[in-house]
Amino acid sequence: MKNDNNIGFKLTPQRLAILSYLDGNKDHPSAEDIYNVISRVFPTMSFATVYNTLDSLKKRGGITELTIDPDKKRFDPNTEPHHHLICVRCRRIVDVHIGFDLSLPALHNTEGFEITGNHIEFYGVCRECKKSSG
Amino acid sequence: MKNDNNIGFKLTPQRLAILSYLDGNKDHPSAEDIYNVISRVFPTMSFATVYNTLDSLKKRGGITELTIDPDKKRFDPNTEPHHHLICVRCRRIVDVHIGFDLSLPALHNTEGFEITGNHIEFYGVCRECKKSSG
DNA sequence: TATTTATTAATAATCATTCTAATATGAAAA
DNA sequence: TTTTCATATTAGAATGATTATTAATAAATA
Repeated sequence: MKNDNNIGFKLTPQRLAILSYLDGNKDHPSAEDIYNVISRVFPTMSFATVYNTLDSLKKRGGITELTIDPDKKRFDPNTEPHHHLICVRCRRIVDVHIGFDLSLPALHNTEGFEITGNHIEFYGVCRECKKSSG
Repeated sequence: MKNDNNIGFKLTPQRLAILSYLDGNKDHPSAEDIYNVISRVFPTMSFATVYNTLDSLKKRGGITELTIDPDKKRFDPNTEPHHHLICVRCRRIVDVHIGFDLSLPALHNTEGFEITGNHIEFYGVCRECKKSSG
């Protein structure tokens, strides 16, 4: 019997560590965040492994890549459709679990696009950043 | 009399070229797109000038920086609030000029964030990409 | 004109991400 | 058990976008 539960994804120790770090994580970590944490446990862990694993997970639908942070890609293990709120100062991201009606009027011109999904970015200032600047 | 109409922004030939390229542009160009076009007219134009000008315009509220493209920043000279639709294959971006009610229920937990704005990203496949892949 | 200020250009530096090549691992086959 | 084979990992180089630095230039002001 294979060690990947026949899902075409080998559960190596490094991957298990990344998966366990991501599981239930609500911080929307970057590749660097993940590397920093996991490399404490696996000091020889390489950045490439983090990116490779994230890429595999993304292709398998296990995580979502967020483009909301202008500086770097952020990853969300929660693949339920939901939206996000980002602090424009410190880049903290929190979930917004509210459904909105984002259907486009049938006659609206989308220039031939076939729409497959959507995502709302809310911008704001978080509690901590509000405190530290009046 | 200054040549910047007293707005603290010198209208140099390079800047005028960038401004005129951006004016009414609906392609949501990247810095590279802009550089490629303007440097034909100003062969000595540097990338730094493009970035500096975009940065000044952004700070002055003349353009909006979009984070919707995972690969690079895109710029939109239309600063009226609106949303966007991106082709997940070729990264073409088109405007969505529809207003949506994105108000959050008063009692919704935003973890102390003060919300200042929002933006909807619609994902899809454009006409050309649909054609070239069935 | 002299001085200051801002802008540009060239280039170096940085940072996130991707690629490459060599090695290692582990499951299946012999 | 050994071999095979596909896949994963590593280290480091390469890439690409962006930012920073600096010197030269041009414009504005005194």
